[in-house]
Amino acid sequence: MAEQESTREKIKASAQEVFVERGYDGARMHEIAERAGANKAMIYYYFRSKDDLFESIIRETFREMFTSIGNLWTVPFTEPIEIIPAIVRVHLQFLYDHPHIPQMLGREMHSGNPIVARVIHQVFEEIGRENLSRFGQLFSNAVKLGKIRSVDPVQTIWNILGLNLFYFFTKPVIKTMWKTQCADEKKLLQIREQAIVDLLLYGLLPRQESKKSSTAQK
Amino acid sequence: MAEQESTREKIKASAQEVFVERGYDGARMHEIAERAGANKAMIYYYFRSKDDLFESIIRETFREMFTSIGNLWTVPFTEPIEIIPAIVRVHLQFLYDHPHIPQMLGREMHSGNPIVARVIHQVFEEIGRENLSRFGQLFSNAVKLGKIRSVDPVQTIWNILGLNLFYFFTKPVIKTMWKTQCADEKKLLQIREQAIVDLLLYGLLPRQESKKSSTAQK
DNA sequence: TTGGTTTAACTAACCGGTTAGTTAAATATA
DNA sequence: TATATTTAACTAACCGGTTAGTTAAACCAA
Repeated sequence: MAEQESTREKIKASAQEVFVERGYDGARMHEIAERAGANKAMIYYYFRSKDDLFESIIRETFREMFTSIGNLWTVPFTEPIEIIPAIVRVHLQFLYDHPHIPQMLGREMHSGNPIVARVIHQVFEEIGRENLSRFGQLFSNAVKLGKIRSVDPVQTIWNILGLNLFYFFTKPVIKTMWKTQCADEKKLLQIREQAIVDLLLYGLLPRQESKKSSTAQK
Repeated sequence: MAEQESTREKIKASAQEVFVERGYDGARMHEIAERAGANKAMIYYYFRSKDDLFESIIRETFREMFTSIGNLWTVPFTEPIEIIPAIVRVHLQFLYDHPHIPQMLGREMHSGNPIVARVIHQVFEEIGRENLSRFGQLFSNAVKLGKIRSVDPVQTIWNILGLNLFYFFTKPVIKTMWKTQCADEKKLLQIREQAIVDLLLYGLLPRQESKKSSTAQK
């Protein structure tokens, strides 16, 4: 009983590894089996086909992603100067803890694989849509109260996600271009976090306010 | 003579198409040949192997990308309120005109394919490094002159690129989530451009300045 | 307890089809 | 003729998926 459970889980784990590393087309069933320490036929014993296995992996990935994004908006939207840093921090930490997600998405997003398209749609309807409208509400309220400038909530979500995801989507290029700076990734991400929050709150143009922006750096 | 040139070019063109659509692993040599209206053996006549063909395609893609990013900083950095909208506009227009670039990058970036890693490094040394330090100079000057707040130039590049690239990297997901809004892509990108410029210049927090920010919307 | 039966988990060998890459001959061109 | 293109036919390796058969534990009747 413990053994049968573990073989299926081992296959799922190694399948995720291989699909992340090599993509759908590059993934080989015999490599998935090898890494799981199982016979190739066992994959077909637990999953019907390569497509079936891939679908279960990618569905889990999208569930993780939408859930994490949804969790960002569960905090009450009181003071933007506190909430926005919190959102950025939670999201960056999630991406750091689950590097396979941006990697998998970046790889399979443009593949045109109908499995990917279908799963995106299903999981969004299942989890994403609700979280999204919730954020729209919270954000519009903050605008009405004058806590933030009058901006489009959808575009603002895209802005936050774009700023956060950029490093993780382009990591291989970034690491080539700024080799020395990327040596200590944990520190790099701290700097990145500060820079993102600073831009989101204050923008680039100088401010004449009494409260000096504290997180600007050089 | 005209014919030999054209067959080689036809192969390169169709190879780009197929590599963009299907990725390195998904691309089939016979499909590349078919689309070029040539026999499969012609590919091996002009290019030694699949790797060789792929390398020449991806090298051209990275050259286009680095050149375009380099061109963003050639404008003299005078008034940020004029320059930053110009940078964003030129970059978004380039991405719109060359959709294969973010698509190809998104697909092959995390592949670990050693060809990709080597070409990134070579093309960056060839084109990218110089453009990069040039922007650092321009930007630091603007900070010294008090035209913009004291922010890190590298992080600011990442911010601008992240904001601009997000839509193009995540287009398939975005289109699923906001179906209706994405019907007219040209208009969507205009809204996106305004939102990016607005964030870069003014941030989210309210401003007490006399000059009201004009591009805020909704 | 004993010996037979069922069942889930597993394996080695195999199959049909596909793929990157080759070759040698034919054709066009100069 | 000599050289540059183009082609059909081919191969060796590979890949997703199947099959026939094994193992060992659980179950069950006498």
